[in-house]
Amino acid sequence: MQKVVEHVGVYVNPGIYIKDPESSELGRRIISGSIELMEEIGFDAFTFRKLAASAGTTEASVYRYFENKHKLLLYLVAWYWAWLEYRLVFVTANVEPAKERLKRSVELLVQETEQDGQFAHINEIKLHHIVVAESVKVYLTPDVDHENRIGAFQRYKRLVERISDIVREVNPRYKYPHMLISTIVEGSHHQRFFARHLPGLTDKIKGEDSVTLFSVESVLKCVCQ
Amino acid sequence: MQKVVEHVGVYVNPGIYIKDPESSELGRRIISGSIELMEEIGFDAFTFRKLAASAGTTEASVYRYFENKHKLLLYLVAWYWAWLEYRLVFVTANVEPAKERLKRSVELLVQETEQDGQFAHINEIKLHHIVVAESVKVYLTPDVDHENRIGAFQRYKRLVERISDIVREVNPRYKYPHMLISTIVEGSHHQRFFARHLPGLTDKIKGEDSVTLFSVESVLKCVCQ
Amino acid sequence: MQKVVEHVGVYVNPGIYIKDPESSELGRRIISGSIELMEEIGFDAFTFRKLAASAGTTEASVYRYFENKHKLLLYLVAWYWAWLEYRLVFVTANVEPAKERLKRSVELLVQETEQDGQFAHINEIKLHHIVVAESVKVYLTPDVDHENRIGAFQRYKRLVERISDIVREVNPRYKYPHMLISTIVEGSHHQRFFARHLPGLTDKIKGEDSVTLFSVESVLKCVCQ
Amino acid sequence: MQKVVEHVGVYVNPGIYIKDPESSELGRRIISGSIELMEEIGFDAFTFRKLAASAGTTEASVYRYFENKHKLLLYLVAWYWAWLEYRLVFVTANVEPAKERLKRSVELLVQETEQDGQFAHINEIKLHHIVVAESVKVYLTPDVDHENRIGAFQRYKRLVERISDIVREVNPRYKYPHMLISTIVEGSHHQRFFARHLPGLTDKIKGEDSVTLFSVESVLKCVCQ
DNA sequence: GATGAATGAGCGTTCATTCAT
DNA sequence: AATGAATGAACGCTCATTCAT
Repeated sequence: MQKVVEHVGVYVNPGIYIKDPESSELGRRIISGSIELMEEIGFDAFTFRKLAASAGTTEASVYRYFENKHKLLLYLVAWYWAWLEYRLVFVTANVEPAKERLKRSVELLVQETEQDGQFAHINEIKLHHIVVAESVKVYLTPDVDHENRIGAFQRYKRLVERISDIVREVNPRYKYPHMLISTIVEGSHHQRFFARHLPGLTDKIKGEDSVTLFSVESVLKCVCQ
Repeated sequence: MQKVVEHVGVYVNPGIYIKDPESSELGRRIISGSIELMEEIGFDAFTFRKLAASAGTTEASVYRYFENKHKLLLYLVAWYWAWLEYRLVFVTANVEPAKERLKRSVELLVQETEQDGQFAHINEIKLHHIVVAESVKVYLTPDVDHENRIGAFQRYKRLVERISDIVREVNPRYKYPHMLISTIVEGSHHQRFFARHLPGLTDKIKGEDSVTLFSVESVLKCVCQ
Repeated sequence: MQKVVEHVGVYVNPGIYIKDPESSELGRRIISGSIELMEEIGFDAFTFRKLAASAGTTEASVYRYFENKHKLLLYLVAWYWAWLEYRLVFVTANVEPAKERLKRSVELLVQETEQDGQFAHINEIKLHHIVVAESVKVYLTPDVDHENRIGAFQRYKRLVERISDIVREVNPRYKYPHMLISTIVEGSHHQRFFARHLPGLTDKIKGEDSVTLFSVESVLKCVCQ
Repeated sequence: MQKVVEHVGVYVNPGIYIKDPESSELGRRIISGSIELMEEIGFDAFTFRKLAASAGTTEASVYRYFENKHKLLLYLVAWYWAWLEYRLVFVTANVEPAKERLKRSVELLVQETEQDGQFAHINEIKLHHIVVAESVKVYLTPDVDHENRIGAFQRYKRLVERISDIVREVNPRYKYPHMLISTIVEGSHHQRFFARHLPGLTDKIKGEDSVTLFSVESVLKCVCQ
């Protein structure tokens, strides 16, 4: 059992970074500084110069850890997927039937993020904001194909795969499990963003969370015909 | 009848540009040049300097039309929504019942784009690629709220509103029409992109288009319970 | 008598402008707009683009009147000297003895400026601010010598000359009349500026104006030994 | 005694620069290059690009030392005041009576500048030309008040203060010591400039220096009634 | 004579990155 | 391993100016 958990431990593909930021005090400061700063000013205005200033280090030192700011975003997002998968494994462990596991998985994807005390240098709530607002920029790039080849999106794909497996267990004849799950993920990001900034593109219902289209019932309806 | 069509003519909110690019030969060259260049190198690498070179003009002249490259992307995307709405009106005019109108609307949102001979300086296929790959960058910005206030997303919101009206006609009790339509729009972009670059996040079925999750039948199933 | 007055009429050397701004409604609007704008943002930030916008015309039209913004400043300052000389002639006409004429002259140079109703398109108070803050920029230039040759500083030099004549009448043996008068002029500008912005460089005495060093008595003391 | 000298060492307020140009070889090259170039082409035509070229470095490197060209001029002028004060302290040390100290101070303010071998990277003669022709631009700016607050004119004010103290020692009842000294300073600049470029505004007497109005005798006459 | 459109040139700034310590 | 200093390259933008109408 422990092995499985370890297997999904919250770590990211080594190809993304030059030196593992978890391996040093400075590295962790770079990560927590990045989350603070990027959440505040957005990815486009974010630069290594500003990061260095806010993390109390130098540009040159940041370059020891990440090749460029894109790779750093890649890292943050990958960490987020790894963390989600990690929680997914716990939340679905030993749960039967598959329908219940699917229910819990979808809830996890769609729910508001809460602070997780385990990772002192990471503010998960701000990280979630970054994921909502910036994660698409991670693949909407001329270099997607290359970055895909070096495993940059592995954690995202594995998470989708894992839940797709549950979908197929619930209904082996359902034809679009990956499409469904990735749509839930991306869709819930968009709808959260719309609810906050472009309410005309969503439906805000008093007392309901902003991503109800992707509620468990709706999803089960899709999967089970 | 003519009036309605005029009302949805393919024009964009004047707040987006400084000088209407449709109003001059150079303006149209800037637009067609932008589409060519941005499709090729992506929005992030796109600069006014490169645009000027490729459109055979100068940066200063481009600045007569658009304040910055973000506003120019805003224009392209708004033009696309205006064009979609324009076609929507034609395709649904005089069609009954509402279910059939909804069917045609969803098909329009989801289908592959074809060249439209009416607008000589616009390559709609390349423009669609830009919309798929870059349109989210138009609102995933620290300035969304401000740009929303100046009407930058008006055309998108109006298109969603128009189809939501049809949804409500089909089923007045359906609670999430806007969310459904904006999810179809954004989701079909993502799935198209995934199909091309990250197939692990979608389900490619031989002979089917890549956005079948949003097929007419699925959508009708959602709307009609 | 009338002739003398005409001779010192408030006009500036034609070499400074391309087309006389007094000769047209637009020309006068350019002048009054310049005074407003330059007083507000300062000469360095002042551009023909901003002037055109604020005067409701175009850059190209401004170029019909002035070669560049430096020539325009030259014009404003020359107009100011012409206006001062004009008033000097009136204030000293038929006054005896020379000592009294000198007294009145110095008072004119040093006193606070008041609005003069005669020139509708010119706000003399704001123009005086411009002269205080910007007039030295008119000659502290690599092109002084050239501009001097085309008569750009004629009005200033003539004013100084005219008062120097009075000084020499008072005391024919006084060796530095021009130096004295130009020092009074420039010095009163500086002291006015210091009183407002750098009080540590001047002596602000309650109830006295800020340029008392150049008071009539001090000056007479200099001239009469 | 040594302490006093140290106290007036030739250094400028750190708020003016980003990195102290005296602290590196490149910094000193930037200063000497600035003096050469600015003396030649004037402050207005002076740009960081041209400076970088002439100093054999890059614009980016210059920006490590100074925020902009205005701050660089501020530095040069402040350095000049610091240097003057430094020499003033030497020239007046242990001199009695106060009248003699005032005499020597005024001579220092007014005399032609000579090369000082102590500061290898600074050509004091050219720097003096810059001070004569450009120093007023340092405060004739919309930002005077702000720059005054950050201490940009501290060195100038302190020099004036120091000599004003001597004036008051000579005659405690004299009311305008600061005004007198700042007028001598600015006036001698102007008269030097006029003598070279606008002789009609000064009095050039064979064998006399161009700033005789501010000669020791004249000044003493002012101070001692 | 006045205006609208277009342009050539260059400035100020910042970024990403490298080198030496 | 981390840092400080320096740099090459480019971007965004504006200015002064000209041309055609």
